[in-house]
Amino acid sequence: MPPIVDKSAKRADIIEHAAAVFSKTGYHATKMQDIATAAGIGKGTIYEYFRTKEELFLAVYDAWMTEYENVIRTRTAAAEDALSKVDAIRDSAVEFYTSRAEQAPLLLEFWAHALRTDNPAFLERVRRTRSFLKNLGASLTAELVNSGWFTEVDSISFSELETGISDGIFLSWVLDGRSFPLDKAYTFRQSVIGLGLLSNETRPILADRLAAKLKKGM
Amino acid sequence: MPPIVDKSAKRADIIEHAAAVFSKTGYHATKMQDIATAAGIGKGTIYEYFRTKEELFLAVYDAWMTEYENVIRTRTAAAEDALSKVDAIRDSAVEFYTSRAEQAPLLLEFWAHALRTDNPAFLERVRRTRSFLKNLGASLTAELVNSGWFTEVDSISFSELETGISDGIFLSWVLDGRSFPLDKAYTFRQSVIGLGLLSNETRPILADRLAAKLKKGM
Amino acid sequence: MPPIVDKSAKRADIIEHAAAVFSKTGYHATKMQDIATAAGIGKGTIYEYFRTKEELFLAVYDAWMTEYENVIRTRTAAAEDALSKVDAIRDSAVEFYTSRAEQAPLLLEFWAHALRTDNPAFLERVRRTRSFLKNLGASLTAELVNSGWFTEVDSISFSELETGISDGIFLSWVLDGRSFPLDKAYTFRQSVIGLGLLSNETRPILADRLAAKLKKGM
Amino acid sequence: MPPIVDKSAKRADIIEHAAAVFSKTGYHATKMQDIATAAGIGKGTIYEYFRTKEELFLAVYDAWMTEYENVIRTRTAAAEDALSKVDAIRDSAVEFYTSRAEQAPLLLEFWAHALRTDNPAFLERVRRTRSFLKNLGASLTAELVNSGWFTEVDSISFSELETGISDGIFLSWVLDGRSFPLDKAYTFRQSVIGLGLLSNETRPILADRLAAKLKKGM
DNA sequence: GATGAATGAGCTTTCATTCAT
DNA sequence: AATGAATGAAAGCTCATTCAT
Repeated sequence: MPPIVDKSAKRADIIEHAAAVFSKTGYHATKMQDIATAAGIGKGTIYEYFRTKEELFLAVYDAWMTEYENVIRTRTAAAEDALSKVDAIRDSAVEFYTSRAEQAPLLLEFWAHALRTDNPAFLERVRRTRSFLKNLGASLTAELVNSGWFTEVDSISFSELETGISDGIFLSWVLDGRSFPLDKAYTFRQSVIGLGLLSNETRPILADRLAAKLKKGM
Repeated sequence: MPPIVDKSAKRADIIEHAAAVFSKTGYHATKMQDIATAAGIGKGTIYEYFRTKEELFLAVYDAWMTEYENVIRTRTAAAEDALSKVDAIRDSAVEFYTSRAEQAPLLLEFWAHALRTDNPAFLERVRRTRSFLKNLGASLTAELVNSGWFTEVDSISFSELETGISDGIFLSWVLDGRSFPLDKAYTFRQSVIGLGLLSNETRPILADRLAAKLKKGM
Repeated sequence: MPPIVDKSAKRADIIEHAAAVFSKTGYHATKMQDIATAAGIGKGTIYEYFRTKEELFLAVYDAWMTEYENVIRTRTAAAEDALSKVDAIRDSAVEFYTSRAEQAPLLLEFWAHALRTDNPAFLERVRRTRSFLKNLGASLTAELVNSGWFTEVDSISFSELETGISDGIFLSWVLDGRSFPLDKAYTFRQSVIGLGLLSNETRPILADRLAAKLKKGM
Repeated sequence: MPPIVDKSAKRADIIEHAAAVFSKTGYHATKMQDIATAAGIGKGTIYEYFRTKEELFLAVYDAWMTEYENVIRTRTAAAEDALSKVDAIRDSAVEFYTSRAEQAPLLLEFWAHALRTDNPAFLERVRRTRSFLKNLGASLTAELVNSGWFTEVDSISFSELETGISDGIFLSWVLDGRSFPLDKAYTFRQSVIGLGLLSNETRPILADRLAAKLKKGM
C-alpha cells in the first residue's frame, strides 16, 4: 500500500471518482461499492472521508459549482468591460456544460434531491451559486444601463430572469438529448435579449447585426 | 352492492392519489403501500392497473401533461389572434404551475428519472409535450412575423428558446423557494423578449409600455 | 405455499424457533437469517411480525416468563396449604429451569441486555415477573407467620431475599456448568432457610428432619 | 523526555479506562476507539497490549476479580476468628459492589459472554473466583461447625449455597434498580441463614438478637 | 513502541413485487 | 377483481483488526 499523499488530496480523489460514477449511473443506482471500486479503495475508506452517501453527493456538487464559480470569477476579472464580462459568463457556462455533457443529468438529480432531503445544506449550496450569478448579473446589468448601452431595466429582476433562462436552455438541451449546439443557443438567446434591451442610442449600432442573427436562428 | 366503477375510472383514481403521495414524499421515498393506503385500496390492487411503480410514476406525469396540453389547446383555440394566443399560453402555464406549487419538485424528479431509466417511454413523454409546445410556439411566431408584429426571426429556434425559458423560470421559481410571483416573472420576461422582437413598424406602438415594465421589474 | 393458519399462531411459531436459535447461538451471534431458516420462512416475514430483532428477543423472554408464571399460578392454586404452595413454587422453578437447561444462558443475556438497552420494556418485563414472585412469596410468608409455622419475619424483605436466592442458585448452577443437581440445591436451601424461620413451637417438630438434610448436603 | 512507563503500568492503565468505558456503554456497544480516546492513546496501541477486544474484556474482569479476592484475603487474614472472617467477607462484598454500582451490569454481561464464547479462559476465570470463595466458605463453615457454633452441616454444599445466595442478592439488587440497600440485604440474609445454622448450644445466645433482625427486615 | 488510515466481512432492515385465496 | 402475507435481493453503514510508517 503506497503512502497516502494527504487527506485532502485523497478526499478530492474520491470526489472525482464519485462524480464519474454518479454521472454514469445516477445517484440512486450508484452503490458505495461502485465508487470504492472506481477509486481503487475499500468501501469503508469512503466513510473515513464522508459520513454518508448523501454527503458525498453534496461534495461532488459543491466541487463542480465551486469550480464553475471560479472559472467565471477568473474570466470576468480578465474581461475589460461589461459587455466582455457578459460574454465571458456566457462562454464559461457553455464550456462548463458542454465539457460535462455526460454529467449534466446529475445536476437535475441534485436539484431534485435538494428539494426533497431534510438536509438544508443542499438547497443552501444550490442557492449560493445562484446568488453569486444573480449578483454578478445584476451589477453588470446596472453597469450596462448606466453606461447607456441598455435601456433602463430593473437589474435585479433582469438578472433573476437571465439566471433562469440560462438554466432553462441547459435544461432543454439535456432533455432534448442535446439535439442543438449549446453555444449557438446561448448566442441566439443573447441576440434576442440584447435586442430587447438596447437603448435608443445604441440600438442603431447593433440592431442590424442582432437582427441578422435572429433570422438565422441557432 | 359494490360500487360500479369501470376500470379506467379506478385507474384514474389511483393516479390521482399517487400524484398526491409522490408530490408530498417524492418518488423514491414513496412506498407502494402509502399510495394504496391513500387510495383506500389494497397494495396488490395497484398492480392490477400498473405493472410497476415506475409505470405508475409515468402515468402520473402523463396525466399532468395531458391535462396541461388540453388546457393550452382549449385556451388557444378560444383566443382570437396570435398575440392573444401567446397570452393564453402564458396564463395557462402560470396557472398550471401555481396551482400545483407543492407538486412542482416532482416534475424535476420526473425529468431526472427520465434521463436515467432504461425505459424510453419516459423521455418520449417528456419530449411529446415539449414538441407540442415548440410547434405551437413556432407557428405563432411565424404568424407574428408574417403579420408584421415581429421582426424576422427563425421561428423554430425562437420557439425552442422560449420553451427553454419557460422551464427555466419555473426551475428558478422552484429552486429559489418560490420567492417571487410566477406570473410577474412570466410577464416581465414577455416584456423583455417582446421588446427584442418587435418590428420597426410595431416598435413605436408598444415600446414605451414595455420599457415601463422593464423599469418596474417583477 | 400452504395457507396460513392465523397470525398469532405464526407469531408464536416464530418465537419458538427464535428461542431455539437464540438459545443455541446467543443473541448477538444470531442472525435474523438463521431464525428465518430455522422457521422455514423468509427473512422478511419475520419483520411482518416483529419490528426489530430486539423486539423478537423481548417476545421470546416474554413467552418464557409468561409460561413460567402460569405454571406457578396453576400449581400454587392446586396446592392446599401454604407449605404445599411453597413446595409447588420450588418444584415449578426446578422443572422450568432444568427442562430449559440449554436455554438458561439466554436468560443471563436477557438480563444483561435489559440493563443496557434504551427500550424500557425490557426491564419492565423483567421486573414484572420478579414482582409477581415477590408478592406471592410475601403473602405465603405472612401466612406461615400467622399460622405459627414461622417466627415473626418481615415478609416483604424475606420474599425479596428468597427471590434473590432462587436466582442466585440458578446463576451458580449455570456458571458452574450445571455441576450439581438443581433440585437438590433448592431442597437443601429450603432446609437451611426453613430451619432458620421455624417458630419456637414448630421447631421441635421439624428440626431433626431438617438437620439431617443439612448434614447430608446436596 | 517521554514519560517512562513500563509495559505493565500502561497495560493496567488501558484496563482501567476500558473498565470505565465498558461499564458505561456495555461490552457490545463499546468501540475500541472509545477506549483509546478515553485512555488518551491511539487505537492501534491497544493491540500492542491485548490481542482482541475480547481479551481486553477478560483482562478487565480479571483485574476486578483479582482485586476482589485480594481484598477478601487481606481482610479475612486480619480477622481473628471464624465469625469475624465471615463478617469480613460480607463487608468486602458489600463494599466491592456498592463502590462499583455503575459497573455492576458489566458483571452480568461478562457472565453471559463467558457462557457463549469459545474461549474457555472466560469460564475458567469466573470459576476461579467462585472456587476461591467456595473453598474459603467451606473451611470457615467447617470451623464454625467444629467449634460448636453451627450445627452439623455439609460445609461444601453450604458454601456452594452461600456463594449462590451472594450472587443472587447482587443480581436482585442490580435488576431491581438498586432499590434496596445492599448492606442491609446482606445482613438480613446473614440473620436468616445464621438462625438456621446455630447449634443447640449457641442458639440461646444469639436467637433473640437474630429474631429481632428478622422482624425488622431490610 | 505508537499510530491511525485502510479495510471488508457482516448484518439489519426495507420494500417492490408476487400469487394463493 | 381484490387482497395482503410472504419474500429475498439489495445496500448503506459499522467497527474490529491490520500494518506501513
